[in-house]
Amino acid sequence: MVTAACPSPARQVPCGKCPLRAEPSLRDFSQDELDFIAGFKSGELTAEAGTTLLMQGTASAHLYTVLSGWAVRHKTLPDGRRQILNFVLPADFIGLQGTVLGEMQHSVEALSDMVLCVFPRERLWELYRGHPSLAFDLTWIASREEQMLGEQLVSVGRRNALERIAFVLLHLFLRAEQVRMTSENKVEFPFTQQHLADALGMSLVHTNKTLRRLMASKAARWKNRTFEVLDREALTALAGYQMKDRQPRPFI
Amino acid sequence: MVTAACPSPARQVPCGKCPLRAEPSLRDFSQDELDFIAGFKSGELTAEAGTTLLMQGTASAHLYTVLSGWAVRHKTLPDGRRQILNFVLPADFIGLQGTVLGEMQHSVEALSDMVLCVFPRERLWELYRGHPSLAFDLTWIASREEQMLGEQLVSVGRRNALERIAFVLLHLFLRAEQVRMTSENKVEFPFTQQHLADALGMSLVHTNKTLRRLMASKAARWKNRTFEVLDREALTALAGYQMKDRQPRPFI
DNA sequence: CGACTTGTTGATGTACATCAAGGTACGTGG
DNA sequence: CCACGTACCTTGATGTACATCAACAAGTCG
Repeated sequence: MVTAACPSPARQVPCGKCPLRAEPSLRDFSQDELDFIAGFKSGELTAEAGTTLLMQGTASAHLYTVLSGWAVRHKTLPDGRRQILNFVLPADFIGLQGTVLGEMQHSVEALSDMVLCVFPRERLWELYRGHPSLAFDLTWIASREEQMLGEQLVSVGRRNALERIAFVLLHLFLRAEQVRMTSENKVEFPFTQQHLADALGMSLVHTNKTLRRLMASKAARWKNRTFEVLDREALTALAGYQMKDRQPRPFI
Repeated sequence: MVTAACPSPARQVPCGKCPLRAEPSLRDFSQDELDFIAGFKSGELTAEAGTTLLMQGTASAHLYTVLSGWAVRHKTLPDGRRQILNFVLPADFIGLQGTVLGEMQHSVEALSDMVLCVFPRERLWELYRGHPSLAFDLTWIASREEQMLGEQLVSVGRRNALERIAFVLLHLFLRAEQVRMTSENKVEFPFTQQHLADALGMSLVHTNKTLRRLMASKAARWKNRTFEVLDREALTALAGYQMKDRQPRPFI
């Protein structure tokens, strides 16, 4: 399932040429920061769709930055009920939450094949000690994650089914757009209606019916894994509004 | 509503004698950290119940640590629907989220009279540059906040009304216990059923009915603002389980 | 060998009956 | 007056059941 990438440096992307660096939505690093990150990085990880990268209740020795692919962060109750907290896209950082209790309170599962950048958690301290700007970025990242959860909590707590669906779909589309995974207002979503249902706190059946209602509005289309925004204003209106994300944002 | 405390140092608690320092659930500071914090602190703020300390959509020049009193962090939709994200207790840090977009994405409102420690946001950078241990604490705090939101999201998304109510009430009780606001398994909650409803994503009427069912189970009692845990195991069982919090935890 | 059936599986679509939660209304009590 | 309590009816969401559809593997036949 999980395969460590070929250790030969030739196969690994050097941080200086990291594809994410080209993203205009992500902040630039100084040479000094870049040198540190290059030394901090311990390798790359290739994971197949379906792999559990981090498991609720366990400690992980690693932190990851997503280079490519999609994942979900989710929590499972003892009786099996499941809630997706958020989706994970390229440039997102995962594993930080394990710092709080020493173990993860949620799982992270790959939705598609992924490539991740691996950092050893035990050297996190060096980052804080030597690179306050990166330390600040980590706080920023944790805080952004909190904001997304807050927005999701409002959805699940106070919005009806149609608003919720419109909101997440638009939200995911905009996030994908930021890392240039869209073209012609289309993205390929590697997840199913069941995932959407688990993210929205709804049943599969009701998700399907509501999705059908959304399609009927002609604001968007979702067929064969491809999501297309047909009328961005209409979709934003159905969603109520939409979060903005500051650009450029840090990513480590 | 908001009154800056008397600027005379005699009226302000010196950080070395901060009442929170005595809490065994909070981590100890080194003398060096303490000196920095004492210099970082710009004053104290006394706020009456009902005061809006931070307002969704605005930037705040200050960060706060709660010395005493209760507050809520909440978001309001354009049409007035409201969702409480979390409750704020002594030793909690607020305002950090404003870093992400430059402005707060939620409001913070005092539920009781409060005393807060004030820090100037513009000097936050000095903390990161000179005190990595405190920088780490801030990331930790942001991450803990995220965890609490995640837990709440599971509640609202996947638990039924009775479980939700049992979960928050027990959760708040345990948090209060950690900062010694309880005695004989009782706490004084300064909020109403409407607050609970807004936190749980439920209507007031349904909250009331469910609360009544919870009381009927004899696991807990809530009358005249006083909440009492009668059977902790039973309450934990109704809640499904309960989050743990690492002790000692940082607080700044 | 290739083309065609068949069976399987996972995702999606739809029709009920049922139920948990919402909304309105109108009590009480401090 | 505001918080709480409760009755009544309505509705949005659930659960079960079953149909459809595409992808895929195995086997069959020309």
